[in-house]
Amino acid sequence: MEETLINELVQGMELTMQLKNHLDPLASSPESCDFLIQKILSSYDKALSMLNLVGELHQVAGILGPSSQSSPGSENFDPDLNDQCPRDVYKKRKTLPRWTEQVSVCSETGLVTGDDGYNWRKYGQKDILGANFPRAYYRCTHRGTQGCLATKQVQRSDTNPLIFEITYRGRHTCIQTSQEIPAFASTGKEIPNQNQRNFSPPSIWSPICSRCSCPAEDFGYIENLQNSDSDITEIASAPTSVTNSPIGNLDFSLDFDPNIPFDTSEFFSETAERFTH
DNA sequence: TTGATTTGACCATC
DNA sequence: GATGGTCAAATCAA
Repeated sequence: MEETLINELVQGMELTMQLKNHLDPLASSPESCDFLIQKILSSYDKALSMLNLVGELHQVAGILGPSSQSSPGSENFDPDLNDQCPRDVYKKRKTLPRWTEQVSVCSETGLVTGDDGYNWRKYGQKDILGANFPRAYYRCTHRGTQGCLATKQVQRSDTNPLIFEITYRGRHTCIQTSQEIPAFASTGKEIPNQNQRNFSPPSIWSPICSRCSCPAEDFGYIENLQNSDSDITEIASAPTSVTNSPIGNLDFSLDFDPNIPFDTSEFFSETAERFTH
């Protein structure tokens, strides 16, 4: 089992290296890149399945983009979605992958340290039984135009008001444009290939707060801790991306230098090392 | 005017 | 029946 797992990860690395060579537009076609991407994702899906972590790892899948075909949670755009009755939506949504991550707030600046690079639209808020703070509901902005079913719930932690628990449901099937990922644009630095289908920014960079060393500053985004309602609204629509992704015993927090193009093989390599330790 | 948010009501699930 | 999740009309903001 372990050997097979390592083989899958090693294969993923090799395929990534091939993909890296194919990224030269003069040397390869988009079709061959897509093919390699699918093979890479398939390889990692198999590996993750072996670890029974797939459901919890979709935040990592978010880094890779939601285009995996073999992932148990992958949903392709359904052209009939807009015609289906609400009851069908409920049934379908029940099967969507679901995972939770926690986002902290800088205690000194009130800056938010996390977002996923996607655009969300709030569609509801409810008081939850036994919870001190209301839960806000968001769906992908592109639900209407691209049929993206991704949703998320944001709720301030009862035990630690500086922590927000964000529960994601479904993976993005939409294509986010560069204008909707201001994290990259605001840096004025190199932007990863946005022509890539379902591109999402790597949630692994860490601008550091100069006041308390939390990875919050440089976000241009302030939340008001005195108003729990607006907290939830703003934290979910914060335009930049810093995410530590604790997955079981694995922590996928990596440093990202925006001056250097995102190196997927390096990321996979480190991932493989963590699995084999 | 247009897009986003709020909020009460409705529906599905347990 | 209670609760959570979603809808959609009303409202707000740019």
